[in-house]
Parts: sequence; structure tokens; C-alpha cells
Amino acid sequence: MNYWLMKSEPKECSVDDALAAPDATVPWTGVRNYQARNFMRDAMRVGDGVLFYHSSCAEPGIVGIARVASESRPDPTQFDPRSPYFDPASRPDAPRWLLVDVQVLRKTPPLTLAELRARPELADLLVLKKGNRLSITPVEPRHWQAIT
DNA sequence: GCCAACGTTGGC
DNA sequence: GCCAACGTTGGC
Repeated sequence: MNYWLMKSEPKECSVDDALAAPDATVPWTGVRNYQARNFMRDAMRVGDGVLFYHSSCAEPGIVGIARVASESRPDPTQFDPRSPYFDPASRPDAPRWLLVDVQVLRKTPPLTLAELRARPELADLLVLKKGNRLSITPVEPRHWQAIT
């Protein structure tokens, strides 16, 4: 089993939004980065642990524990001209972008970026690295255990 | 709003 | 294949 940190802008889909969805499960739409896509396609398995992270907001940080709830499949928003995630270069017979379903298991007390940075045992957590912009990053078991 | 970091695009 | 220009992310 692998572990992941997945960023969501709370304006788009907050942990509360996800909890309010049927089965507390949301399709993780909008990933438009090949490295993040490849994680979903090649390495994610149903049941993997997910740290639900709020980004681009007043208090960025980890706000919930979730799980990968589906295999990867094409992200339908890439074919929707009205979607901000529309990709005119992607063909339905060769979809470029994928998503997985993510099921929130529980909220956590917010663990802010500042708090994460203050913990020496988390120094190597990828999301804390300078310049990191990946919306999906793998989390080492020791980091998962330190956080959960 | 600023700006550092980084990914993508496209001319050559 | 190189690399400058450009666009995006995301913390502050």
C-alpha cells in the first residue's frame, strides 16, 4: 500500500465538500500535469492512503485523511469545452488526462504548513520542498505514520 | 498582488 | 535537441 498527499483548492473542492458528496467520494478532476497523472496511472491502488491538503488558501495544510477509491480512468472534464480543464488536444480515443476517486475517511484538526515545517521528522516530506508544485506527491510510510 | 520555481511550447 | 519565452502554481 502506498501513501499520497493530494492538493485541492478549497474553493474548488474542500474536505467538507468531499464529505458532503455521496459516500464522501469525489472524482479528482483537473490534474493537468504528467508526473501527477503518471502517479495515478502507474502507482495508485484502491485503498492507498491520502492526505487531503488544502492549497491556495488562507491556511494551507492537511485537513483530512482519505483513501484512493477507484482505479484511474479518463477525466471527463478534458473533453468538455465549457470546463476550465478542457484540453482541445486530447482525443476521446486516446485520453491524455486521468483521475481517481478519492473517499474522505475523516477530517483532522488542520495541520498547517507552518506546523508541518516545524517538525524535523517531516523535513523530507516532498510538499515541503522548495519549489514543489506537484498536486499529487508520494508520502513515505514514516511520514504517513508521523502525521496520522 | 508579488514573485520564485518550474513545466510547457515552439522556433530554430 | 536546445533554450528563451511564456504560463501556472502556490505561499506569502
